[in-house]
Amino acid sequence: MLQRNKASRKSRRPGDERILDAAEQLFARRGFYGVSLRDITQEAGVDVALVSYHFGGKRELFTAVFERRAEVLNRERLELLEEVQRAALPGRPTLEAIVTAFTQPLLQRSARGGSGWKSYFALVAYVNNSPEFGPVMMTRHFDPLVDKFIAGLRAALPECPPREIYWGYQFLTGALTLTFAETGRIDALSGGLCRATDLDSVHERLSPYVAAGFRALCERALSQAAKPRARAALAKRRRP
Amino acid sequence: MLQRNKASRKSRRPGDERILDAAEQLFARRGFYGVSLRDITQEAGVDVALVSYHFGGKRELFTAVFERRAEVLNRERLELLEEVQRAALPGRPTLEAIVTAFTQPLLQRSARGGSGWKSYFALVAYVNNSPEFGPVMMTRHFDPLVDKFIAGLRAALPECPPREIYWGYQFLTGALTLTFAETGRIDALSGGLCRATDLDSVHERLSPYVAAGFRALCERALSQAAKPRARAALAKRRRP
DNA sequence: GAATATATTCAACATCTGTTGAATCTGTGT
DNA sequence: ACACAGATTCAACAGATGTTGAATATATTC
Repeated sequence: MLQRNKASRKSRRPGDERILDAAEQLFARRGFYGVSLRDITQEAGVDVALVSYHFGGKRELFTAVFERRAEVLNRERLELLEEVQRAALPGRPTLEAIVTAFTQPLLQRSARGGSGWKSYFALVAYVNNSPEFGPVMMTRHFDPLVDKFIAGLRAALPECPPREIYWGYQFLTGALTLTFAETGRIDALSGGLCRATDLDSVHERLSPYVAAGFRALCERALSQAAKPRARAALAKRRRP
Repeated sequence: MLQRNKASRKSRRPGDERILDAAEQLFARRGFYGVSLRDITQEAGVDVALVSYHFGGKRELFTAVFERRAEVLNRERLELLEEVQRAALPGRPTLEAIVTAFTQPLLQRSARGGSGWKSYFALVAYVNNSPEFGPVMMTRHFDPLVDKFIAGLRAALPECPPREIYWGYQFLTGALTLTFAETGRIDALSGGLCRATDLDSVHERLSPYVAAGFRALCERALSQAAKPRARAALAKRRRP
């Protein structure tokens, strides 16, 4: 065979990893259907057929990309959560501490983990908001960990009805994933005052924001619950 | 020609509107690239060529779908904002009132506006989180109105630095659009305690949540700003 | 160093994609 | 009834898509 054009290859990493890297970047930008296998393999400097060989097909490649970093993240976040809980003994960690343990590893890696991590979180934003992929993939890969965080949130707000915790958590992930998408819309809107890529600013602000939100939900629910009881008590007093 | 199969047509609406309806539904579910023109025209009971005839192409159809309801929404939301501001005269409306004016028309229509509106908001969720479409389409069609809401938020929190308002707004839209995506993940996570389709629950909770979040951001910024001044004052006292 | 297993490329496939131009249908005004 | 314009269908196109099987290169084992 003629001399292989090694310059066209992106690095000396094995082909399957180069495919994962390229797929991660492109899926994050244009979603599952917006990218062809030829786009991916061309970016990776590799033949199209390698995808089927290594992963079985496009769909399997997509989930492989999603899984690769999920496991790393879950380990790291679980450790951080447990550390926060240990450090607060014999008491309970604050709401802010738990929210920070949840978000900090993500924001940290997106900001300083390299371009692969940045793409990965944009992909998570895509998946989380997708009616097609969201329920299956997020649930499968993140819910075991999320359950532990929910438990931590409930412990930090013991008097709060669980329903409020779940809604508060959904609002949190919504805010977080839009941040990861880094669409740059806040840049235009604020006239350059805020930058979507400035994840340090997000890190400072997100946990106060959602901690205050959780407390407001909790108070609202308790005052709502108190009113009917007050009315019932009034009715009881009146009747006999 | 043989008898036309009228039963296959979805309604008596003209072809271009049937195409818009079908496209809305399918784009919302699978994004721009996940849907072919044949998917759309088959769902609409219409020939493929009609898309080019009426809209010019797939991309133009996509923006037509996006624009159709955006104008209706913007009018309605602007009226509501102005009404809220008028009702509060001679004072300022509360933070909660402004946030509600922002979210209520959306949640209201998504919950009770019919399946078209429901699809539309899922599409907005897709666009808002898309690095490709988000900056262009959201900015073009919604930013004039959003600027007015931002102004209202600033008036409701006069001592708050503008930067905090923009971040708070971004967290708000993130929470809101994930809600619109209705992926059903919260159903699984909460074991059925919360339902993604229960937008009344969201409506009750979202404005207390984000209003508390805005106030927390504001307080944080003010206390951050106070500290360096205190330190500077201390240093000045020490030096002479 | 031959044998063998793994990794990668090549060429081709059937199918699907968006778009286009000509043909046909449908309704409206005269 | 006719002409005419707008709406809709038909048929076909060139190119892209995911996948596959055979051929070749590279690495590992004996």
